[in-house]
Amino acid sequence: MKELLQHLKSTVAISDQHLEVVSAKFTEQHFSKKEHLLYFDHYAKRLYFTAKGCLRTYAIDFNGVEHNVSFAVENWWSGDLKSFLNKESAICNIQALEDSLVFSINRENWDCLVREIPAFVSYTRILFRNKLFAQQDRIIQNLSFTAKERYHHFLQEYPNLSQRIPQKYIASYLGITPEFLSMLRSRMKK
Amino acid sequence: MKELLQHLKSTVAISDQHLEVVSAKFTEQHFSKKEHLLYFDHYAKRLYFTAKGCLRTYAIDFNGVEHNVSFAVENWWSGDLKSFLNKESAICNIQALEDSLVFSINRENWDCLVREIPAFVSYTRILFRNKLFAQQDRIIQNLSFTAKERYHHFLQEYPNLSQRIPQKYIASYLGITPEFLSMLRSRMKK
DNA sequence: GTGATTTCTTAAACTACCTTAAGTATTTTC
DNA sequence: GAAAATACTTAAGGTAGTTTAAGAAATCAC
Repeated sequence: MKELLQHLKSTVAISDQHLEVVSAKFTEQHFSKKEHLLYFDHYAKRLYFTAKGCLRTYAIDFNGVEHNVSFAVENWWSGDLKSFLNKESAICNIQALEDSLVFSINRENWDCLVREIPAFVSYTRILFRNKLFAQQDRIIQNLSFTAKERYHHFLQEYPNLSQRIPQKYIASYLGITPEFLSMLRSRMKK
Repeated sequence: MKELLQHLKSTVAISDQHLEVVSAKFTEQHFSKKEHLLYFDHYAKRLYFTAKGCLRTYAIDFNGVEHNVSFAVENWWSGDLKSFLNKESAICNIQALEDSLVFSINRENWDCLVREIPAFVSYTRILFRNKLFAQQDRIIQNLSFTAKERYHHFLQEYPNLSQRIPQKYIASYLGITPEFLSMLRSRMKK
């Protein structure tokens, strides 16, 4: 569990005792490549912290087309927050893109930490805020930029991700077809 | 200030004494149509609660094109959160689309309420969370839907907004040109 | 209330991106 | 290590949405 505790410590001030309490509330889970952690329309019973590996979160539209919403490599969180916090059915699916080690927490334990560990509340507030800011940026970028510009921006912002993730998922994240991304890339080389 | 206090009361449980404390920290401001509340690149010194009127929040891209990020009518908040909370320079502009009455708060008073009024913290947490959920939905919609579908969804979700806001701003919010929105509308009638 | 400004509409030419399809490269499976 | 499945590329034809431009309608300013 050291990756998660390390991430907590690097984000907020927290005592070793409290770290132990946190640690006890999480479950270590292994997922094989292509395995699903969450299915659309089910309840999101857990949130996931990726210690090793890579996850993708995606939605499926009315035509059955998948749209990648986000990726999570080491030290990133995944989960359908709205489903988890409001106990609604999920709009997203989560799938492992590599064999992955994650630490997950259920709602009961989450509420317990929120009640008992002020530093955990601070931690989640920072996480949620950063997510809010990142989403705001992404909305503005989607309105402002062409596909080519969005791809360049993605490469700059997540240089390591583009090595690990199949191109077709990156295309989906950018809102374009894999064929068009492939063409953009071949045009970039010239 | 009754609109703001009413909104607080309808969102969280809060005592009348605490409501008075909150009330004292906000400033009533009037803005004329077309007046700016915040300019890009300045610090967002205040957040704004719209009591009467309508505001738009927009970003300007490298080509000088404006992109509407959000609208705020009665009982909605506006502000560049990242700039306000992190004391960075703003990436958004905010402008009144009608003569508007807003209640605004600066960072100092905000911090004071966060320190002293637990119900205010709950209130802001709910606001931020709802914003997070709404942004997530919007990102998925932008990936999944065509312009026509996004327009229909906008009409359904904000039926009153479409009456008040010039079409060109709605087009910008949807990520299309006003000319194309006009064409979509004329095709819809047939 | 009239002129000036802004917003909306229409339409033709254009471009970014999609669809389909077929071929190649890569990875997975046993 | 060969067969099968998956991922990537290329290219032709198609469509959604843009650009430009001009006119009509609505709103603003005095």
